[in-house]
Amino acid sequence: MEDVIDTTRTFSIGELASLAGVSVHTLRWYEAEGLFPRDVPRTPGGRRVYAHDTLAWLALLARLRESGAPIAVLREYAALVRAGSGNEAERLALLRAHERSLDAQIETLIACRQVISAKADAYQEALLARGLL
Amino acid sequence: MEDVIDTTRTFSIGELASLAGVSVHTLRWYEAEGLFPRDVPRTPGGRRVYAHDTLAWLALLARLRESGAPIAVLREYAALVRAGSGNEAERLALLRAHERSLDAQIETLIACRQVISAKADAYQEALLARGLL
DNA sequence: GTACGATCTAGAGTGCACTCGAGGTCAAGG
DNA sequence: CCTTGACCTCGAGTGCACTCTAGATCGTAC
Repeated sequence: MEDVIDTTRTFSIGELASLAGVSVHTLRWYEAEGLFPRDVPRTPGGRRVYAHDTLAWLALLARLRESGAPIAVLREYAALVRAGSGNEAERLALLRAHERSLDAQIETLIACRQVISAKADAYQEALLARGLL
Repeated sequence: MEDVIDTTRTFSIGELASLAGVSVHTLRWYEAEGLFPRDVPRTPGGRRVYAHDTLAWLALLARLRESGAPIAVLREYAALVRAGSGNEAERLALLRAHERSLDAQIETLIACRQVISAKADAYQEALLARGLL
């Protein structure tokens, strides 16, 4: 088995968009918002050329977004990575803070689930009792 | 111990807002959006008078909102309740559907948490190894 | 050399869920 | 009475995160 991942492979914006599951508009907008850890290089003609690892970066951003991190937090994290090594403690703090926010969200959802399930259970039992289910 | 809840108690919009933890603007807007299960009665002077159980209704709406239900779903549920008894099966279906959405959200968040924790752990170990923590 | 699909920029538009403001009315205290 | 604070309606404004448009350019394939 050899390494099947070609780390020198680059992507056009269209390829990256379809691989990452976002629109090309979104990629350009993310760039304008400072969400990339380094400047996106261009061809002589001006087209964007994305490095292979951009895909992993976008996957991380997607996880952060999915879990409720606002764009400002992504920007902050990108800025830390862009600034280079030496700020790992800050990156860690940011990630841990989001981890705690995630824990809070999960607890909230579990509490909501309990209330809603209880309500549903009540309807279900009433329907069963009346032979309507 | 006697019943300490006065179910005949009514609320002004300001009272209800502070008890329910929303703004008076939001209560009026919810009403305009059809999120109440019955028309809100008014004083001769035109002020809204909320029944005691409106508080419980708002608590349920809050849980639905917190767990990502769009206003359209709240409106749909309110419409079913407004329509009176006979559609309990539909109410049940709506609640169960939201319950499933909630389960999906919780799973998504748990997956995100894993990715973010792993990333944080990597930073933490690197910092520890360099004696910076 | 030309067709055509992907890409470029700048900026406007969208959807959601509020949130606020203007201008006026109501009602309890003094 | 009169003041004052809570309330009324209607409509405009806000913040977020995209999403789309217009009009131009690039680059590969005939």
